[in-house]
Amino acid sequence: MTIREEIKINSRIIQSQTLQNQVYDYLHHKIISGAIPPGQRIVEERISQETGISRSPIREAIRRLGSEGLVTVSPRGGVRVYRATFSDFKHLYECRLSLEPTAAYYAALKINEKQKNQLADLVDKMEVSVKKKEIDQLKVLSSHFHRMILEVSGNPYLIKMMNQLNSLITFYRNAVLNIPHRLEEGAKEHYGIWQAIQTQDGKTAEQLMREHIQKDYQFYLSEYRHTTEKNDQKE
Amino acid sequence: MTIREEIKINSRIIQSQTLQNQVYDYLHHKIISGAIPPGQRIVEERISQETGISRSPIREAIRRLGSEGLVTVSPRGGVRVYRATFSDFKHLYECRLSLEPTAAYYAALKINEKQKNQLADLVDKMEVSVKKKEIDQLKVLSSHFHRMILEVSGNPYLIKMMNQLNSLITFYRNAVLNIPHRLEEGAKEHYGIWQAIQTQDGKTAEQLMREHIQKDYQFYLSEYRHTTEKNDQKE
DNA sequence: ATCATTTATTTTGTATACATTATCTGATAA
DNA sequence: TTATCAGATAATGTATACAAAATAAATGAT
Repeated sequence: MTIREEIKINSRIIQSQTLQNQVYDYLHHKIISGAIPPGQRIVEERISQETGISRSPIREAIRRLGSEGLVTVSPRGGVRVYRATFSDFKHLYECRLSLEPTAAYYAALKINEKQKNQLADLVDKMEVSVKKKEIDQLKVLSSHFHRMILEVSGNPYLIKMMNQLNSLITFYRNAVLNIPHRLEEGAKEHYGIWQAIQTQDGKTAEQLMREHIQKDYQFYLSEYRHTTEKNDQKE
Repeated sequence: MTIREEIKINSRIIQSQTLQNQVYDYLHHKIISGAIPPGQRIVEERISQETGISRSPIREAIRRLGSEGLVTVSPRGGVRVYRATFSDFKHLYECRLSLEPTAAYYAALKINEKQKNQLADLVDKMEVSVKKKEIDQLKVLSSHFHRMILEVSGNPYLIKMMNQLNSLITFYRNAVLNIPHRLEEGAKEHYGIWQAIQTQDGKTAEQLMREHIQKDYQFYLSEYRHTTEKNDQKE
């Protein structure tokens, strides 16, 4: 089941993307989704056979993943899917705790009318999802909410860095975001953040976002402790 | 003048680094130092001839540079050295303004005795440099001071992100960091930050660092306005 | 002379080949 | 049995070859 077929199809729609980019997306998705578990080795030749693409584009894609930290590459020892330790987890959240409140701050200052409407829509939908107990939907909307605030901040570097962080955090996040109780609680906090942004009160938006993430962090922390470290180090 | 010679020599010392990494360092340095100016195109074949290394390692190195934003690569249109617009400059500083105060905060919380001594040494040296008007030395020490705080924060992700930001900012920074007046002023601010960290007063360290960077930012801003946009778009 | 169109030339993207290094396997000795 | 070493196997790093695309040059028409 090579991805060559899809490529041929897509190439007519998306104006012939390079194979390298497609392999990048392919691997990125497989890693983020957990299809290739943390710690597992990635061997070029196998990806090559799997996709029907030669090693050159594959290597380049892997280097980029390495540069973003999704994969750890040792000089001649192959490459493995990134696995966050408990320490990493804390450090990643320290970064998030720095960047996202900043994004909320600038979002509040820079938001325009169109964006205000979009955010309002999103908040409405979240409210509906909470009432209807549509957990999956709420999960999607929540991460959408965060992403939109980043966008509204208008800072491409902030966006890029947060995207990378989120990729690294994802593993743990997925597990916890599904917990209905926390999701609903989070939705309420989102509402407060939204109000601050809507009224262009940057400092409040920043502070509320900080508290929101801090609570998430606490939640994940307690979850993490329950989770025993697995060792699928090999393979 | 290939770098192959150096490679041979280094390989005996640094345990045979990969050529890819060496090309990466080579290009990184050339870009940061301004030897390859912003906007200039980088063609693989020329780097290949220049270094005596084949295109494969060169491409991989370039992809990594692209991933870090030091170089912009368009799908089939070649790659150019990153050039920050005025807008980019502001965005980069927004990020710095988010991350470095955070680093100072954690540095104050986590610093140990040995690190306290190292920082104290550094501050002493800066004081001497100010008195002796050794501008170049002061410049080196200043950036060393910032880097050490990052290190002390103990957060590898923070460090990595700031490294990348600094690379992108460097172009402009170099120009302004040399202004004696601002450098001396900055040294005083460093002193305040150091005191806060020394006494493990995280919040103060964070706030002082924020103000310090803000002042730098204001300074660069006024400098930037004087600088006319050059258009070395071609070549 | 200017513009458009066709032809060379350059440059990128991808595939493949080969050399070096790492890893695994199994046999032999303690 | 355990440890160690030699040989075999697999995987990475690098070089090279070729095709497709982009760019530059040149030709011709108006």
